[in-house]
Amino acid sequence: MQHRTDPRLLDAERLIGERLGDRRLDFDSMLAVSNIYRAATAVRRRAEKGVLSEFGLSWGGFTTLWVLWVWGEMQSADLAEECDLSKGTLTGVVKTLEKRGFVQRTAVEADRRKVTVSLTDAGLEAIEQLFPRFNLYEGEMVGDLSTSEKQELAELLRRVIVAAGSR
Amino acid sequence: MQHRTDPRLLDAERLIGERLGDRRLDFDSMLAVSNIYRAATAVRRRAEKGVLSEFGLSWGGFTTLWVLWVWGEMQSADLAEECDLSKGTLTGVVKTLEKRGFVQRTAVEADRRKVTVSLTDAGLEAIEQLFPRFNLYEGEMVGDLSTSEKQELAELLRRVIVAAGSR
DNA sequence: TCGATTTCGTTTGCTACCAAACGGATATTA
DNA sequence: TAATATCCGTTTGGTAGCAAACGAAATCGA
Repeated sequence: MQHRTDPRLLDAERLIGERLGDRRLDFDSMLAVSNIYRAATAVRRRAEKGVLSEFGLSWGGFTTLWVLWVWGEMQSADLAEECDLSKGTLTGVVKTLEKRGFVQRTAVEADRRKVTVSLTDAGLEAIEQLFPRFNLYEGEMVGDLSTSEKQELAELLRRVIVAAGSR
Repeated sequence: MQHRTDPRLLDAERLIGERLGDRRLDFDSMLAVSNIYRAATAVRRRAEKGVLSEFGLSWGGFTTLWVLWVWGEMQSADLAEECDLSKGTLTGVVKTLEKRGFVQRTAVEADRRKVTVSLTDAGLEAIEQLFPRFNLYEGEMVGDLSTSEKQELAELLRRVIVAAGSR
């Protein structure tokens, strides 16, 4: 192992092996999956306590703003899909973002069941200020990895996403 | 790229690059971090809809049961730490597990502020039935990866966890 | 054209999650 | 030993998240 790591993590892993003894167990898969989850939690918490808290945004709120910035005004269902949220959850997130004045809803005349969501001026300003700082945080979170390791990590995860099936 | 992946994922990534144009942007870090989050979400959802739903357990509930199984009876604060949950959240999770009859609380005589949590017989039976099936699911979720790739993934994530700081 | 079906976003009811406030119990210190 | 501080788990108030039920609107069939 050519890089320093927190030795406590490996200790815990070894201990688990001892406790489970001779049970048949796919240890490699277990560690890969549980580390995905722990890493995601750590990364989300750090982002929410750091950059995002200054704008009163949750991870989901930031994602929504980001998607609207990149893709522009979107219909509600597409936005939920792109943010990887259920439509019910998106209603709540958009409601919160509306309260903060970052997004607005617009009824669609052609089909009055539909609603589009778009950034307000304040929302545009927020995401333009926020994104560079968020991207710096992202860099810190994977700062211990080389460029090729980051790419390798992203690629391995891409395959997990496909295997798990995002829906 | 020697493995098949969902081409839609890479398309979306390419699109983002186009939309952001010439903004300075750490693309590799962004993809690594966002894929960590998406993979965790996908993996959690699939587990909760599959194995865990049969026992009426959330991811957090399963984790708690698992930790109690491996470590045995624990004091509430240590359990929260080990499950990577705030103590307030743990109170709620344990409450739910109590309702299901899987765990029990015990007051500590020596220090009456403290409470220990342990598996009931039903809880022991549940986790012993559940774990092998959960482990199979874990295997499926990373089934597209070779053993050394799983280990590589776990190791890269371990370094992210340390860099992000789990608290 | 009008009843049935489908398709929207929202609402509802639930669990999960956090930070911060709380209140009881233990430690500390004057 | 009495006042103070600290340490526990719980509660509170908020957002987030899902599935399923819902109501309004559009579409389809006959």
